[in-house]
Amino acid sequence: MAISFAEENYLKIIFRLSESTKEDISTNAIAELTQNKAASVTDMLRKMSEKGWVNYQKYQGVRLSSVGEKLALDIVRKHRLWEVFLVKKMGFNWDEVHEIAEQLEHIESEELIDKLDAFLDYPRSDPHGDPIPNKDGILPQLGYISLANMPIGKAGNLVGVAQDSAVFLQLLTKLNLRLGATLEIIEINAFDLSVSLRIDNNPPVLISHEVAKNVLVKR
Amino acid sequence: MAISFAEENYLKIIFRLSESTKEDISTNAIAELTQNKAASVTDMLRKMSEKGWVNYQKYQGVRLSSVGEKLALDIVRKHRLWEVFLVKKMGFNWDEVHEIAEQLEHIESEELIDKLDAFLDYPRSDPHGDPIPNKDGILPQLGYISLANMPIGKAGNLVGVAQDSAVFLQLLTKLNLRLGATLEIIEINAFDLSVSLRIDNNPPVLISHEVAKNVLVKR
DNA sequence: AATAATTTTTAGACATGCCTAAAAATATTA
DNA sequence: TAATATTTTTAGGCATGTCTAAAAATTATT
Repeated sequence: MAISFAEENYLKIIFRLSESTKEDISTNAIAELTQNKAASVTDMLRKMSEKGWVNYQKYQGVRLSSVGEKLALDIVRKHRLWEVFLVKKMGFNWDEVHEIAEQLEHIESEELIDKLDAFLDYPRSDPHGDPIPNKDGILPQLGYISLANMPIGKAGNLVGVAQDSAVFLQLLTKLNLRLGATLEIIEINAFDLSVSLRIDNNPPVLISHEVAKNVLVKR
Repeated sequence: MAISFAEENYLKIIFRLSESTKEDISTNAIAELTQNKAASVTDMLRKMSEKGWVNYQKYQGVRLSSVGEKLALDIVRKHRLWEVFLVKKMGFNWDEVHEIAEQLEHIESEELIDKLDAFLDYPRSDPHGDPIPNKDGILPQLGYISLANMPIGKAGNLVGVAQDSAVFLQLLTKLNLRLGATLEIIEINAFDLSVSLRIDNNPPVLISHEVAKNVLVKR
């Protein structure tokens, strides 16, 4: 029996949350991203656990099983390829594509995705700089990640940006975010995902999630 | 509140059935195309009637209201544009695209469809020759007739098909009946109405009345 | 370590969209 | 036109995926 729309969303969201932490993922964290209530999440986790997609212990949070991770990587692959399509071929701005890709990622046709991949010239990363898994679920090593995905407490160096609009680059300059700067995330505020960031051992400053997403870091 | 996946399918199928008849559409006809049971169809028709999308009288069949027709035209527009995309840009054969387009037609983004339309150079018909409604739901007049109605001895070109089941399209491929082929009816056999047909100046071949009816020709 | 606060789960409900079986309406045929 | 066949509807159920309210478990605080 095929995987449902809702199940795909849960898998993708658990995967995303797992990218930025080694801890088990909490029911509440999933509830926030899926926009469901915690009770609904518990329900779904139980079902997904029965299907063997996640390892789930009551009250202890959840992790993807290897089966679940492969399923999630498939969805992430589709999402990111469609984002490239929307930006490169359809002329959307990179900040307009997420919602549409959320829908397109559920289209079921391996052949279509392979052809899309070829049509786009086998991109290794999406318009936000996130790596695109290949058919086998292998994430290419890009040598950088988005600052927004860097684990709290680990330091890295600014090696690039995921867009180069003038206003964005001007803001980086104002914030003292220069190529090569050493960056460490102090905390992420759940409310707006804004990031408290230490730059080169200076006192932390606050930057928006929007900025963090567009800063590329090498660890 | 947004229109659901299932509702969109019913609208589209009622529209398709309405294209080929002026009669009211029967519950059973819809059940066959949606692959649901008649009881389920009755249920949905009652709901859609409450929403004002169809005019429905118990036991008397159903027709789209003007609101429903506009909704259906939107879906058909999306379906056909995606089919063009799949064939022209992704390299699928015309008999492979229906199922994928069935999924893509439910993607919700007017902006995406407008950009897709432009990207494809504002096509007037899909790979099966069916007209593509414009943004306002207007169907372009393509000027074709069924091959079964073409006079003996006059040549025309294959511009479309009147149904797009996979088995039918596969048969056309087998018969060498391709979009654009030049067709001339040599004779019609009174016994079974089968048609002796010349395709692109090759020796005549025999096709059934059933096939001829479903082939669209422009003179 | 006891209490309070928070997180998570359970229990019970509900909408959607489907089903089967039986009843009712309509259509066909003898 | 009465009996029969077919189509359509009603009634009652079920799975999915969500919800609220209350209970239970865990975590934090004093």
